[in-house]
Amino acid sequence: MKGKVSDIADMYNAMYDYFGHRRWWPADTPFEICVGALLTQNTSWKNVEKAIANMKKKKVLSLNGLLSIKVAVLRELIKPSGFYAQKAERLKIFCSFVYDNFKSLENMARVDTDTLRKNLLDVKGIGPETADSMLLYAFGRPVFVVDAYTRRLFSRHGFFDEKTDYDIIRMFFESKLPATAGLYGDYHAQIVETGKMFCRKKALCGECFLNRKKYFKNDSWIA
DNA sequence: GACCAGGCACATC
DNA sequence: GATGTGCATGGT
Repeated sequence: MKGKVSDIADMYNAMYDYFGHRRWWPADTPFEICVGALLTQNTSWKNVEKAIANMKKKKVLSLNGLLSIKVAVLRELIKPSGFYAQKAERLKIFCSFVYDNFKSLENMARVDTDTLRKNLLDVKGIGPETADSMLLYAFGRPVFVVDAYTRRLFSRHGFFDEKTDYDIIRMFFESKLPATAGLYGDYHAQIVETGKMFCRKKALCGECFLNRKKYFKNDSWIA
């Protein structure tokens, strides 16, 4: 696990300079963020937007709405987001979890972060990235979200191996940054923007602005 | 037509 | 514990 404190800060500054503040997560309500977090699993956000638009059009994008809707109907609404049978079930399971344990998302928001994270990870269909996306963006908790782009981008720059354990990477960032949800949220957003543009699975990194000598030198980031 | 997208659960070794 | 596979639509 390589990298100085300033490395991580410089990475963020370089991306922020390039993209500006990203104002994530795009959604009207915390519940919509939770739904989006489930739908975007291994799926492009463009396709998720279509599914969300369908749910809004039918006025079912709420806890009670999704609790009431028939699974077969829900499947059709979220079809554009892919894996629709599986995701319809996961949405139903998530809503039941919220209702059975807290009655509402507002009540759920009163639970402390560690407990809430453990609870979410026990829900079928919610893994570490989905849980942390909800914690950070829907509940405003300072939890760093690690996704495929984070692994790819930072491993390609030598910070850690691409298949390093999720929580090790999460704690790597959390230990080097002030525990602020606003910063974590924008940092993750910057990573995704950079990833989409310059860090796709097979893409070479030659075009990436992060490779400019101004930022990168002798295998480590310069201040 | 191949490859990929803001993962996760489950089977198998 | 590591590795492989199914899930599925839509954009490049």
